[in-house]
Parts: sequence; structure tokens; C-alpha cells
Amino acid sequence: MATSLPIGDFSRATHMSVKTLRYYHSVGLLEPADVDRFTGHRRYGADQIPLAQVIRRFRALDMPVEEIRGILAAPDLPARNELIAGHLGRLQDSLARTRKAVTELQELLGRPGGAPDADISHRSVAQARAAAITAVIGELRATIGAQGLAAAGPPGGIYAAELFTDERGQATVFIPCDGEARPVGRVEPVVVPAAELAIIVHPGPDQGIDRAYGALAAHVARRELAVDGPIREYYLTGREDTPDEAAWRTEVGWPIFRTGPVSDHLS
Amino acid sequence: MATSLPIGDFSRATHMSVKTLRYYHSVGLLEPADVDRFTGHRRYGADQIPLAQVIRRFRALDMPVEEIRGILAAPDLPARNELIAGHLGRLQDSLARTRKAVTELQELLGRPGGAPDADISHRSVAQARAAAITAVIGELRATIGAQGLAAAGPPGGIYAAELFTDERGQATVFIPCDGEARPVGRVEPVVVPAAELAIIVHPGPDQGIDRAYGALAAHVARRELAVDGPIREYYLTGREDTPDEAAWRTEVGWPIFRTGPVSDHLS
DNA sequence: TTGCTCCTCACGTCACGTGAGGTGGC
DNA sequence: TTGCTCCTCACGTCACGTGAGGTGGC
Repeated sequence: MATSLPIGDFSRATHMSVKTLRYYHSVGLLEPADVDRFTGHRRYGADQIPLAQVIRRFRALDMPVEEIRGILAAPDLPARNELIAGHLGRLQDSLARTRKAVTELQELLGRPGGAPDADISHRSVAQARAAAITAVIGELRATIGAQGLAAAGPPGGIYAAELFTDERGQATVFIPCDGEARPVGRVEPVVVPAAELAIIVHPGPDQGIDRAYGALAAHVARRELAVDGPIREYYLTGREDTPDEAAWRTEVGWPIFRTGPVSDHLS
Repeated sequence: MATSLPIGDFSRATHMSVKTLRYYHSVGLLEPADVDRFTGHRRYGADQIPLAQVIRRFRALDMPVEEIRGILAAPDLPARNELIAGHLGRLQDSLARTRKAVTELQELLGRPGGAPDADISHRSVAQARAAAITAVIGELRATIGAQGLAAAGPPGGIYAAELFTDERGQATVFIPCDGEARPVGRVEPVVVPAAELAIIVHPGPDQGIDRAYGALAAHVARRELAVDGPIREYYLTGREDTPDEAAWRTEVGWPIFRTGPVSDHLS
């Protein structure tokens, strides 16, 4: 007659917890050889140890209980192999998905997974008081000069995304200044909101700036968490500063949710 | 004033299900801009769309809700990056585990992941009637010959695992035969139980058979689901057959739970 | 009145782990 | 009597999906 073990001993023999064994009993994956009709105590046969070990091995390979049951019940070896291969396929799918997630996260962190997009930088921009208008920079400069205010940074523009697709939408041009501007003509005081931006610098005059937009858009799509919000431009050097077009510099800023390397900040 | 959307519109705008949005509200991950005090209807601001998209992106990377909340609340960029990196690390761990599981499953299926162990084969052995003894083959052969029975296969032995570790345990030597043997002296009739075996062939006389055992044990540990049970030997060609020791052949069989390629069967 | 949208429970998922509260044999 | 083992509920996990049953505005 075969030796039989109480659940505790069987648990130690198989390195499965008592709770697990009771669970496997309840779902019919591994039934005890005997259950006492009065006390409910389970008894396992020593000859069930190898089966338990096989189950443990499959569970360690993340195979669902339901599928293990199927494998144990498979009528022949090809059926058994097919179930195992099915699980293998699912594991490989999840492997590919996880691998992709890892890559994306690495890119969000700015790790050298692909070459970093060298011409792109990041910036947290604090909000700033400014004088704003819907027309040209010269008018702004003259206005704040006349009001005895000083420029507190390069002039800039905020452009609603619809501008680029619908050809209509809100556009604002501003010069940050060190005090409250008084409204004069089309000039009004504004507070330029804070933002987190991915920045690319476009050299030269306006024509060709769409290449900078293209590069920035591609970068953001791949390596950043884009956020819907108006595009921003900063006019570092322009026609107001020098007639040499080659020396002009425009920054294009795309609003993002910041992750990745810490770079320069601008308040 | 900002545009606000009912949950259905916000759901379509963000590609999140209404159920998901309600869930995120209930756990405080994404609170609607306003909730009607009487009807309970939720309203979301259009400016919440980008935040929702960020959340969706992180969830697509399998980040737990609790951690996304932490990232959104992170006080600065390094803290944010650290949380993301933590998740990345966990993903990489699970990647490694899954990769290992895939390899093990492939080995169980006998895929060429490592070179297959060429000298190992598989066999399902049906149960067989036999004449058995705890001593030498010659005595068995003489006995069944005297009883007018024919050998139905090569002689074999069944050896309890304890034999190899404790140097004691049950050992049985048998010759399958085509009828019921009558007990004579130490010879008794037995039924050799069916088994699934991984098989290696050892050429030559007994000395050196431990090398075959070693190779078989290593193979089983890596590529099979081992099962506790007695080891079996089959004496295909031995001293009874030819005096040429180089021609002797012994098969060693290790009980397993069969997976992998279909090979020869022996009944 | 009929659709449509919105609401709040309540339950299921998967493989157990964690108690709570109680029993039986040495 | 004290430990120890064993038992059966019941609940929690994680991120929702799936109903059931009901309401409010066009």
C-alpha cells in the first residue's frame, strides 16, 4: 500500500504552500488521494509528488492553471505539445510588447537607445508678464519704450495649433517686460503662461522654418509625451537686430510633459 | 471660459472608455473639472485632454495607476525620471524572466535552442508481463526456456532511486515473456509497469556506465520534466549474446513527463 | 413616448495570501 | 491544559468590463 501524507507534509515535500494545495484541490487541478469524510482532512499519496512537481514547473513558467489542466489531460503527445507551444507563443508576444515598452521608456528618459536628437533641447518656461499684439514686433518695442519699460527677454509668439491646419486660430506676439504695460492701440498687457517645451533652433529667415517644425514634430512623436497646447516661437535674433539674415535665430517650442534629461531652464 | 465636455465626449476625445474615466475619478487619478451636485454628471475641461493622453500613454506602457499618480505629482524632473526608471527596471526584470521561461519551454519542446542532445531518445513503454528475479539474467533465461515461454523483448532492470544514494532499495531484473511465468526459486511473474522514459544507450561493459547516467541526468534536468520513479535499464546486447564486450549495449531510461518531439515507441 | 446619455451598485477576473474563528489528537 | 495541524469562510489584490436597474433632457 502506498504511503499517504497530510497536507502539511505534502506541502513541504513539494514546496507548494498549503493554501496553494487547497486551491488546486478546489479547482480540481490536483485532487488529494483521500479526504476524511468527517474531519475534512486531506491526504496525498507519495506518488502524487512528481505530478505536483510538474505542475509547479509549469506554473513557474507562468502557465495558467486552466492550461496546465489541459496539458495534463491531453490525449497524446502532439496535443500536449500544441498547448505548450500555444503558451510559448503568448509568452513571446508579451515579450515583444514588453520589449517595445522598455524601448519607449528609455527614449522618454533620453537614454542613448537611438542617437539623441542633438539639436533639440528642453526648457521649463515660467510665466512672464509681457506686452502683446496681433501684429509686428516693431510696434511692441516702440510701445514699451514709450512707456519707460525694459524688455525682459526676447520677443516671442504663441500660435494655436489650428493655425497650421485650419489657417485660422489665435496668434499672439509679445515682448516680455519688467512691468505692467498699459493698453495702447492694439497693444495689451498679457501674462504669457508657463510651459514645458521641447525646443529646436531655426537659423536664418522664415522660409525653411517648416523643416524645423518637421524635425521637432518627429522628435516629439518618438521621444516625448506630447501635450495639446499652442506652439511657441522665440525670436532670439531677427530683422530688428541685424540685417544679416544668416545671423537670425528663431526657437520653436512644442509643449510636452517633461521626462528625460535635465537641460537649460528659462524663467 | 474653458469649454467643458460630458464624459461621453471626453471619452471619445481621449480614446478612454467611460468606465475607465469613472474608475480614474474614483481612485483620484483624473478628476473631472466639475460634478453636478444633483445629477452626479461629470464634466471635463478640454484642457484635461493632454493630461488624459499622458496617462493613457503610461498605461499603454503597463505602468500601474498608483505609479502614474506618483509621476504626475512628482515635485521635480529628477523625481519624475526616477519613478519612470523604476518602472523601466521592473519591466526589464520581467523581460528577463519571460525570456528565461521562453527558453525553458523551447527546450521542453525540443526546439533547437541549444543543440539537441543527440544521443538521447524518448520512449513510451507499455506495461509488459515478465519473469523477474533479484539476481542474474542467465537464471531467468533458463527458467522461461524450461517453462516453454518465449522472450518477448530484451531483458531489463528496474532500480529504485535510493539504490544510487543509499546503496539500498529495491532492484528487479526481468525478461518480458509471452505468457504468465510460474514462480520457481527466486523467479516470480511480474508485470513491468508502463512508463515514459528518456533513454540513453551505453556501449560496452558496465564500467563507465556512470558517464551515461551523468549525461542523462544533466539532459533531464535541463530539457525535461523529471518525475520521481525508478530508473530502468534494458540489456540489448550483453555477455549472454556475445563475448565481444565492445558490442554490448545497455539502455538507461529515466522517467519523465513527456513533452517535445515524438520519437520511437516500444510496447 | 422613444432614444440617448448619464448615473450607481454589484459582481467577475486570476491565483492565491491573509486573517478570523474553530476543531481534533497528542 | 498547551501546541500543533488542520478546517472553512470571507476578504483583498488590479484595472477595469459587464450587466442590472434607474434617471434626466431633447
